[in-house]
Amino acid sequence: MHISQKCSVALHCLIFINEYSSDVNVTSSLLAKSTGCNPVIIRSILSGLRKAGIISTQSGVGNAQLAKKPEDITLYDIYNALEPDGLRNLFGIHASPASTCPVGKNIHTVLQMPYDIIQKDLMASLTSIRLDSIIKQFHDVLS
Amino acid sequence: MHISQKCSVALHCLIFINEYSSDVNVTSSLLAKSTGCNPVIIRSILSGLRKAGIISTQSGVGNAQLAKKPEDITLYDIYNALEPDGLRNLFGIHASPASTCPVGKNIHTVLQMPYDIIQKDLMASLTSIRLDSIIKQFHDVLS
DNA sequence: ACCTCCTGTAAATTTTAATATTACACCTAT
DNA sequence: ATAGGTGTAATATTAAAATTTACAGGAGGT
Repeated sequence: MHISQKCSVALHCLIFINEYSSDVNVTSSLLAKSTGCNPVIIRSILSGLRKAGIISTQSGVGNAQLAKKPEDITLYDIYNALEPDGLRNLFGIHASPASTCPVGKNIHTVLQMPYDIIQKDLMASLTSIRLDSIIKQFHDVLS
Repeated sequence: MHISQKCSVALHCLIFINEYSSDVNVTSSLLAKSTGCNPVIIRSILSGLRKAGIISTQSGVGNAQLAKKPEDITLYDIYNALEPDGLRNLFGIHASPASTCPVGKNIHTVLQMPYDIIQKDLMASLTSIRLDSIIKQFHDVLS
């Protein structure tokens, strides 16, 4: 099990943008170098963040900027921008249980209750973390 | 992102065992039919559950039984039996950020704080759900 | 003692999802 | 016009999950 690394790369990009976008033109190839990922991956991540209103970019120019204050950006916002309804499919479920068995017939319905709870809790947990605290952590580590 | 379907299959098996093990000899091929999975998958799941002390099985016979009361089995116990330190690697992290960049150099350390929090919260959430409530849910759906 | 059905694993294969690459039309500043 | 960038689709590569095949051994019936 794993959550794709998009989220980590996005946080990397957001920290980078927050730190340096006032000094240099932040482009996807610059972020690609810093993260070690492919520029196309970066562009698709930036595209998701842009559509979610988290950053702004200038077509043909680059110049990525935060579109919100770091304290108004939650980890959930970021995660959701990259994997819409990723939480809905948190747990894999076996697709073809026997419909002739009482358990098999109802397992999907039964699992919904516990999985909904987990999903809701995880969403709250992700929402509780904001970009500003991660940026603060970055400054702490630097010094 | 996804958590492998092992967890769902395990819950299916545990409900099945709880309901029917007093009446029939629950074997891996019976569970394979009910879940729609391969018997080998079932055996590897049962093997994990057995090592975690959640069920007992008889080599060469089958006869899977719950080894604990359903109220003493949490979803975390089950998850952990199947994917030891799955939570530790919840989030994928890009492997080769540029060490020449202040962000790239420290990103792993910085991400540890938020990811630890999420992991801890998720663990608590998984622990809060016990097998008895899922079995109750099954009975509710049946009637 | 032997046969049958089962377990428990290992190893190889298939399938599926994630990541990377290639390609290209279009934007913008110089 | 051109150089360097974006945005996105399509394809390939890689890595992980799930299945299948294979086989040595346990337990119980006859």
